[in-house]
Amino acid sequence: MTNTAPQRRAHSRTKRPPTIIDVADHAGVSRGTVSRVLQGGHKVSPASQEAVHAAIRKLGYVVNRAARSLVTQRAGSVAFLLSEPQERFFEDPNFTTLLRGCTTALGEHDIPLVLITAGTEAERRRVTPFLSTHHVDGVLLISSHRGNPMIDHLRQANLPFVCCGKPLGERGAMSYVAADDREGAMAMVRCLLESGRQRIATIAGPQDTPGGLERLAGYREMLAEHGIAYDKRLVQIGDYSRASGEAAMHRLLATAPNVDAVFVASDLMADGALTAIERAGLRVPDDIAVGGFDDSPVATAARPPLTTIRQPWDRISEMMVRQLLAQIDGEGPATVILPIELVVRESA
Amino acid sequence: MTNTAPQRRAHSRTKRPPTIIDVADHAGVSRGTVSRVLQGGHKVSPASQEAVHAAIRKLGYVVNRAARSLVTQRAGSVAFLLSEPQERFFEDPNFTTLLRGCTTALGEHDIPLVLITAGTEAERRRVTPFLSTHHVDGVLLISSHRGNPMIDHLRQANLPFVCCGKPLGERGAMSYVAADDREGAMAMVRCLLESGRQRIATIAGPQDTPGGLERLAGYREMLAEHGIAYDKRLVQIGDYSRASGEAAMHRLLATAPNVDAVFVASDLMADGALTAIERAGLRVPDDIAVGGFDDSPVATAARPPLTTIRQPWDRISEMMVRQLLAQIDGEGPATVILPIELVVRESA
DNA sequence: TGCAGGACTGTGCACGTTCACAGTAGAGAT
DNA sequence: ATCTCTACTGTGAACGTGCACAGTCCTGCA
Repeated sequence: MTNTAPQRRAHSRTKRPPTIIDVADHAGVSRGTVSRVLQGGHKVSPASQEAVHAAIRKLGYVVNRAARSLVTQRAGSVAFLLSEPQERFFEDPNFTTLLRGCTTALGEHDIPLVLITAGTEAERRRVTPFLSTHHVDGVLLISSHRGNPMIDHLRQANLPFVCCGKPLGERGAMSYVAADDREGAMAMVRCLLESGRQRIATIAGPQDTPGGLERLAGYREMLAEHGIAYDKRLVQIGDYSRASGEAAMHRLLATAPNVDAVFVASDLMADGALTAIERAGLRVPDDIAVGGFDDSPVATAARPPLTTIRQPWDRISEMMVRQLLAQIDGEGPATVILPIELVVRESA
Repeated sequence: MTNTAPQRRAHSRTKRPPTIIDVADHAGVSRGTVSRVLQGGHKVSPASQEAVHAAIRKLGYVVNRAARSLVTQRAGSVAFLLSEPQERFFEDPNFTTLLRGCTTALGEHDIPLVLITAGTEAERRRVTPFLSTHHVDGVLLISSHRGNPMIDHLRQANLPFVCCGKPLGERGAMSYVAADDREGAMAMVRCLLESGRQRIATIAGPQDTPGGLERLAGYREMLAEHGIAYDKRLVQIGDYSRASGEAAMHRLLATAPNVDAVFVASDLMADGALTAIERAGLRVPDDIAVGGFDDSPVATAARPPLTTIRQPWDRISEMMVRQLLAQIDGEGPATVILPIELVVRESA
């Protein structure tokens, strides 16, 4: 060792947390060595590593992220960005599952999750500069509607991002993670067919969302597979809300009699449909079988409990985080489609 | 002006965002002046202010938070800390409302919200150093159980924090914001009494949570006000889950006949109670009136829809943020109790 | 004309890291 | 004994900002 003189500045500091210099002094090494240990300990002798670790423990040293960010030009955090009106998400149990999963997955990498809402135009104006100046290293983008203005911003800012669900109307390579909506719809309709139902209607989701489109497509595909002609009177569109489900079911009962099953693109709408069916004096599943989608809490709360499709939200969040971190590390974008699961309860 | 020579360093930078120096050069002023404009523009001539603002707009300058943090010793962000098993919260619609409200309220101050979970011991170990080294300026603490280990950490780290709901078993000054649980319970029981009910039971929440305690206390107080003796056979304890509500109602029906109303400390438990009542062949509200608490989505989904107590979650989050920012600015802790609202539906 | 004082402005330093570079010691080969 | 190579270590310079201090200019008063 050539230099063992204290590198600490002279004036006494009042009560600041220990810095890398304190650790270096304590361990009898230089800042550089401590820094290298912090980065993983390559090119550092075992003795030095041990000394540094001991000093870190003793002093309770924790790296100062601001200082690190300043030099590395990395934020060390990731944004969870809601780019649509918030109600849409915060009322959705899937959303909270997703948020929880992402927080946990990021936490394992010691990366803080920054929650950002950009539902309104005003919020978007406030958020854009924050994102485009690399205050986060990447974005988990939660949005389903066509024409998301945030995607352009993110691309322009050259900020890695991963979408939850397939973004509609976008072209160019883009990372996203999604459940297999089409296969989910097909599984449900198959289930209804196999239980002997003849006239299967559907209440689809908004046709500017991937879920809305894919689930309707799956419905059509499975009917076609069974040689059943597509009857557009059996198709109603809702907006995923309970009220819209009730209204849609009401319309179905009025305009398309003899319906003996309905595949509904969300549990919430399915619950609304149950109400409409009950009001019409019909019974579920005796008169009409009802299939939902999401396996949200309302599925078990509903009377009767809903047969539904479970999406692997825990795996979705895990894969989103994995993809994002890979992109931050320089990898190219990728698409991940995850399998779904049919959950049979009493409604079908 | 004494010095108009460019302060920009000589070597060309590849593609970094503009710095305060770029703005200064562009506006023909010094770093100090730009900094002062950024802080609010005191002691800066109108002409300079205008020039700086123009330069900021033209260059698309955004302050580098890492650099600012480094010198101010402030993070510029706030943590939303879940200090209990996550399921508890993520399944709770109130929680998401709270999270949304806090995000919005903080966003108005341009402060990012960092979501942190510390439900398990392992997570807590990972999170503690992060918190105690001022990587956030304050904490919105979400927890209800007695003996929260995080509170000690936060106090020791001298980090401002505001609790959601009254922390139990803690002493010393502490900020918290809560709804008036006791008054809520009293309002509900008053409502039941006024509709002519005679034997009013209750399914209370866990007695190590403030909601559990206060709502039971309100129940007792209102009965006492009406000269009704407290009958402990009419009291069952649940854990806020649907299943526990169903079980508790089951016990009530078995051991305390003639019950004609029940005040349940959460909507979820109330929904479970509805199931138990239905199974017993009784009708709501004809045979037994049911009052819930929370006005969560299940309240409207339940059959019949629940009469319940709405907590002002939007105001709670708003006040939590306000209190926290005040504390960060040096003010002392404070307690805020907000009024509740009775929502009458069909179950009572 | 001189001077005090207010209004505004510029400059040096510190904040705590990381990184590139320049060492240094020791082992082994010649 | 000298040289080369490996393995490790120390050092200076940046990163972009805020703050304290030291100006400078200008107005108004004696």
